[in-house]
Amino acid sequence: MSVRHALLALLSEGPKYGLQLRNEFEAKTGDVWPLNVGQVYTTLQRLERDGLVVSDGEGEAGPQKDFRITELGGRELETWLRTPPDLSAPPRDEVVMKVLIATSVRGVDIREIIQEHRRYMVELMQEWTRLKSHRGGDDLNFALVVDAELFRLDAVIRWLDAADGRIARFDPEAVAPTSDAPRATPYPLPGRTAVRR
Amino acid sequence: MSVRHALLALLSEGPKYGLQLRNEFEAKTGDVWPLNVGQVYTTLQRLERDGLVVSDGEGEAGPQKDFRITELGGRELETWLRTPPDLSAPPRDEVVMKVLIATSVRGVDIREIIQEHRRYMVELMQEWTRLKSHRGGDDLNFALVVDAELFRLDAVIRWLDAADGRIARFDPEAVAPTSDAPRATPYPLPGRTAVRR
DNA sequence: CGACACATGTAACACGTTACATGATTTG
DNA sequence: CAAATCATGTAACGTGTTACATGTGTCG
Repeated sequence: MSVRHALLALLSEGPKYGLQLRNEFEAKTGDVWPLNVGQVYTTLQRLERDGLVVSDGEGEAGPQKDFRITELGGRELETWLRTPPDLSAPPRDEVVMKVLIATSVRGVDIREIIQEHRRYMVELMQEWTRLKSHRGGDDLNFALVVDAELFRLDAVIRWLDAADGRIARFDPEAVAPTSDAPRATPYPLPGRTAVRR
Repeated sequence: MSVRHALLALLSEGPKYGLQLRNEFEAKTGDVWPLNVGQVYTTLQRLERDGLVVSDGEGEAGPQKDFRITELGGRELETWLRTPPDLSAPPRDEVVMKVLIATSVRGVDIREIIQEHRRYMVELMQEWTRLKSHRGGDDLNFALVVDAELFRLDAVIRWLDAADGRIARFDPEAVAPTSDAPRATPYPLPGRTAVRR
């Protein structure tokens, strides 16, 4: 339900056509979240069917087919922006799933799986951090998206550490006698900005 | 691609049937991640089609239709467990999307949206924390899933704060003259476990 | 028997992805 | 003109959701 409303938001600035929406979406997400065009068209069809959007007669002005947001669409957008994501069932995160599930697979050392994933997450954080320093902080949207990814990865790493600890405490026999990875994590985080108003 | 492999993992313990898989899945995720049965059956069909799983002749032992994991399935499972999630394009988080997108919707105060979502995330953390203290820490899987959710929510809150800061710095005019929410966050976190091996 | 649970399935839909087909417009 | 780019669309598939249909077995 995310792309749908993103398109509505873009259309709230004025009439636009399919490809334009794709391009502006990617621009607005710092070219970090790609969006395939096909989905734009099918989503626009559904939006039109639901009355949140209308298109010009298409026979009109040239090859491009402009869409306008309707009043209903505007209300829908407002509501969506203010509505927090659904709480009831938390998302099934893939890494979490792997750790939970790996505990019941014989022949697999969970702690090892955890450490492998941890290493990978640290690598990812480093890549994103590098990317961020390349493109300066002048691009607000890019910085925001990258920050989001960094915070997310940091949370995964912290969880992996906590999980490793819990599992060790729960089943002390399973403590792997190898390696001695330090838990103090040596990667840069998006500095906690002191905010004051 | 998560449920598919979770079922494989459960089947790696021995032959099981549809409903049983649903129940064991939910048990293994602390009854926090519900799984609808329909999906189990369709997923099993696809697994069988792909040769990762085989079913008994179905005419056999009573109403239940058992599935066994194949050798191919076993290899697939091993691979999946060790493969970190795809990096290329980070997931489109709904909250992040809302903040990015809200900046271009006239008549909407982004900072306000941010604060509303922040309040909600804090509430959610409190609810999960409460839940966690109800059911003791004796249930490992439950604790792990709840921890994951807590770390995730914490990351979202930190990002919202960072985003608020960035936006304020980027467009100082937009600083809302209202409220004075303290940034020091008064919610409990799953204690950072000292791990030593 | 009749109600309830267990158990298996199917249908319809939303959303997302990849890939392909088809025109129109621009430009070398 | 020919090739590249712009622009719109469709098809097929995977995954997930909700809802419904259909049996079978158990138990009051």
